[in-house]
Amino acid sequence: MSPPKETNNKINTAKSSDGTIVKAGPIVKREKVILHIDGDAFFVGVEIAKNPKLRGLPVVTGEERGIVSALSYEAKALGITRGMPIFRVKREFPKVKILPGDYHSYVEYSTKMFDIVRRYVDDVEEYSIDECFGELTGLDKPLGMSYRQIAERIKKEVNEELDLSVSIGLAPTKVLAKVASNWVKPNGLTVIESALAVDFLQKVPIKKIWGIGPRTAELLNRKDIMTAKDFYDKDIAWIKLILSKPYETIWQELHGISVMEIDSAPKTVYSSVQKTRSFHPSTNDKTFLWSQLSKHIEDSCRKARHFNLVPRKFSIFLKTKDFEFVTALILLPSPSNSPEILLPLAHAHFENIHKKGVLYRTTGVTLLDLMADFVPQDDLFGSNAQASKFETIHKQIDLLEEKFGKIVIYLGSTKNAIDHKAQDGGTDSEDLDKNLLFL
DNA sequence: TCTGGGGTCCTAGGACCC
DNA sequence: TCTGGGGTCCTAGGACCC
Repeated sequence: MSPPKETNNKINTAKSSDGTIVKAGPIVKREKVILHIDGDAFFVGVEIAKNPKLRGLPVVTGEERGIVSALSYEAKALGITRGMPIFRVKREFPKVKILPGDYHSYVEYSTKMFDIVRRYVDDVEEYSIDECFGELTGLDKPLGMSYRQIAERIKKEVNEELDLSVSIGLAPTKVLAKVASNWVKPNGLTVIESALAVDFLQKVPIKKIWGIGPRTAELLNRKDIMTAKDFYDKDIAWIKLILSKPYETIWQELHGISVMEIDSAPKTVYSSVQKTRSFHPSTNDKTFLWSQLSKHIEDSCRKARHFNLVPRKFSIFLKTKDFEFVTALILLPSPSNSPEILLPLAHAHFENIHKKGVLYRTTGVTLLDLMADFVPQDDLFGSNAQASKFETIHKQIDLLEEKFGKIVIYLGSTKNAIDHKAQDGGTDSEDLDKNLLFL
């Protein structure tokens, strides 16, 4: 192994591709180089790539959910924000183009974007649909490019091949790389050296740092910590005293000490799986609420089966009109991802938590303590025999559904929820009637 | 009778992310 | 901005044990 390379301390400036001047000092050899790439208004970006006529217009997505999920920069300029109700957009901004989300396309573009990054980088962590981290450390030599050049190439290829705009950050840690990719947006490329990190952090409000949410920001503000630099300037002992472990990690990362690993393993292990649905107006209709829960149980079990996971327990919850949670935790006698096993257990608890006269706005189911599926003991006389019969049936149905590319069979208790969906302009419920399985 | 110190496991709930 | 649908991790505190 060669010793760490001496670095000269000359600092030069360079122009990023969008013309912004960014300080680019020497990158110290022993430090990591982490890339963070972030799609600019990603969902809307994909819509524009699909239909270039939309370029330059105020566009939002989220029509089917009733709130804005993504918005173009033109829409933002009008004063529209994420989460704004669609009816308000229609009323106050009649010229804005409102689109339903097209999740399949988003996944497709997301995959293509990550594949471009992987042309250059082996260790890529797909952090969310529109963001990933890449470990560039040491790739400059074999690729024959500077780190900045690698980032520029990736950006150019995403721009040209996918017609998508992205912002990129390069820094010695993940947290700093997030600061960097956010620094110039859209279409930015920013490098943060640890020696220069303070210059950036001075201009970043503490609440903008990844991992510091509104609660903690407020607490810190009360202690006169307003910017990321204020936080940086505290000593670690103080952080430990006031806050919990994740914040020590953030402090170290801001100081250029990389403690968060890049996790490039594809996501196949979940510790929980959740399905929820809100509706308006809020309702007390028991049949309706139960059918919603029934559907959530079916859908969450389907997802668990897809990843070969079984829960040891699960919870059902109702959220009231006033955003109060009522939940019931249910332990399974033996782990199972067959809805027929969960449903009767859930029903008893549902009867308990559902109160007369209370209006509910959301239903939800979470499968918890997921573990890798195992073949149940061959106990022919006990409940396991029945459970494994259900598992066999579901495996067949899952295969069928994969073949048809859609959900074809539902349990009878879910019927009401399906009908309701059909009314919203979804699938034809008469088609589904044939496929209901009654127990 | 009165009482210590330490460990593990579990749960609820808070806080955060996109 | 009266608020969608997924997730993760951490901590405090109780139960139980020696």
